[in-house]
Amino acid sequence: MKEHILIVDDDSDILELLEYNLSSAGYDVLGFLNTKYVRQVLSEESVDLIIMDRNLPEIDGGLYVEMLRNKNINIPVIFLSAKGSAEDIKDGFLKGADDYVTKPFNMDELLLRIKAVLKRYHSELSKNGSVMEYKDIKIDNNMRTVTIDGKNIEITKLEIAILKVMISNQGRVLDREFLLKHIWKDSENIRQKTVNVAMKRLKEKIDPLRQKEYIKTIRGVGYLMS
Amino acid sequence: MKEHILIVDDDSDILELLEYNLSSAGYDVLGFLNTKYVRQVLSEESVDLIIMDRNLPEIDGGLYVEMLRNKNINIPVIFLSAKGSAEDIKDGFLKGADDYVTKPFNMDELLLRIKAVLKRYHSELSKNGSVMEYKDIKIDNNMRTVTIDGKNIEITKLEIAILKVMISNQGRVLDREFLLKHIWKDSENIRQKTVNVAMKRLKEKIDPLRQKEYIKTIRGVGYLMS
DNA sequence: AATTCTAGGTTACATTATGATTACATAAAA
DNA sequence: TTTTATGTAATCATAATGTAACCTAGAATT
Repeated sequence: MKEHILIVDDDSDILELLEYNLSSAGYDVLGFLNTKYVRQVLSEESVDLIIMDRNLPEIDGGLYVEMLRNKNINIPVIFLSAKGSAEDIKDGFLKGADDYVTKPFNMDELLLRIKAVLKRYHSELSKNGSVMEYKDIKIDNNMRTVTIDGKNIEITKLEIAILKVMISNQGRVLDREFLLKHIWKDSENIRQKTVNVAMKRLKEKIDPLRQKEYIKTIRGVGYLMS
Repeated sequence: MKEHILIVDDDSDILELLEYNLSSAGYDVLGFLNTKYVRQVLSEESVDLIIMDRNLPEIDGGLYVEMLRNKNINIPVIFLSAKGSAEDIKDGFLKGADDYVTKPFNMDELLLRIKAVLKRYHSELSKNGSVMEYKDIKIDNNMRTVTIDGKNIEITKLEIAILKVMISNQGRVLDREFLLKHIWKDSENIRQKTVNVAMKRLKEKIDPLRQKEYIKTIRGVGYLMS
């Protein structure tokens, strides 16, 4: 799974350069020219690393990160700054940086530092990151939560597994044999009827009022998320 | 408590410079011109950080560190090198470096990087001076005390460790494998059931009346502090 | 349209898996 | 040593899941 890097830099040239290079290096990049939507994005996406310019017009990048740390957001941060004085670097580390790179920087070195920071901090958490969505259903694999229209719902392991398979095969009708094979691994010892019951239970949870019809039954074949 | 830094550099001028500056900065410095006695010192002294020149006459510093890592010596290492090519830096990180500084270096910056690496290394133990909070739970990392709603509670080392990990990962379900890896370091030799018992004991302490539900059990997955 | 047939829904119950609890053993600290 | 903390195993409690019996709706046949 791709790791997500959020970048904030008010210089659009540098931002583009970073976006291009980090994307090429296989990261999922979210670039911003200011901090306006950062909090929101952090709460919605599972971000693995933040690269932040320290000299932003509205707010000092260092202060912003300090604020994030106070809110118990401990995603690793690499500061990017034209200022290279010892005092600045020191301040950066104190504010919670994990590394500090001065402009102009060498892209290869930055990539290596990114790799090192990610390895150090995030190897376990980010292995299955990402958010899956279908209409107003959202599955956060990192937090292992499912929300529908923003509201959190209680859901079991099996139900999440079904939901994931349905979403990642949306548009295809999945027959019971397929579902047993992919969700219940030991399809041998389990009756096909079991799928019906499991589906009913899942439908009940994600759409108790029977209004959305997320999952449609295709008589004689199987189930479809269109 | 002074932290111990071991330095290996065959250039005696640089070695002296480092010894002088790091000592002034309050570290206990052990300088060597070659790797001859390093193994022995490591086994006798509690070294917190190694600063190693990559271009040593007898052996490549990178290879030496690789060897240490293979022997399960995981003391953080900062490489010092005249070589600054991307390829070299990459190789350094691959061999197990925690940071990489190219010569000629700025002493102030080096000091900051040392501080950062040490802080990372000791991060779990002492989040210097900081106070962690979650709802009405407050952990004072200096005093090693926990108060709930202002009232001091008796709590053990392990329980604090769990609480810290739960708080710094709030909003995310932590499975037993993760908890074992991060709290009990030698996850190999410990049963997953142990986590259940530890959690029960922690819950008992922080919420004896079962009213707050600070920590929620996610059946089939792990534990969540939301 | 009425009848039959069948797939799937629904419900109730059985089984299984997982976590909580307890008691005790062992390790660490005082 | 004594005391305290922590790990482990046995047992208990319950939520999650599987199964079977029955019900219903829609397609096929008449």
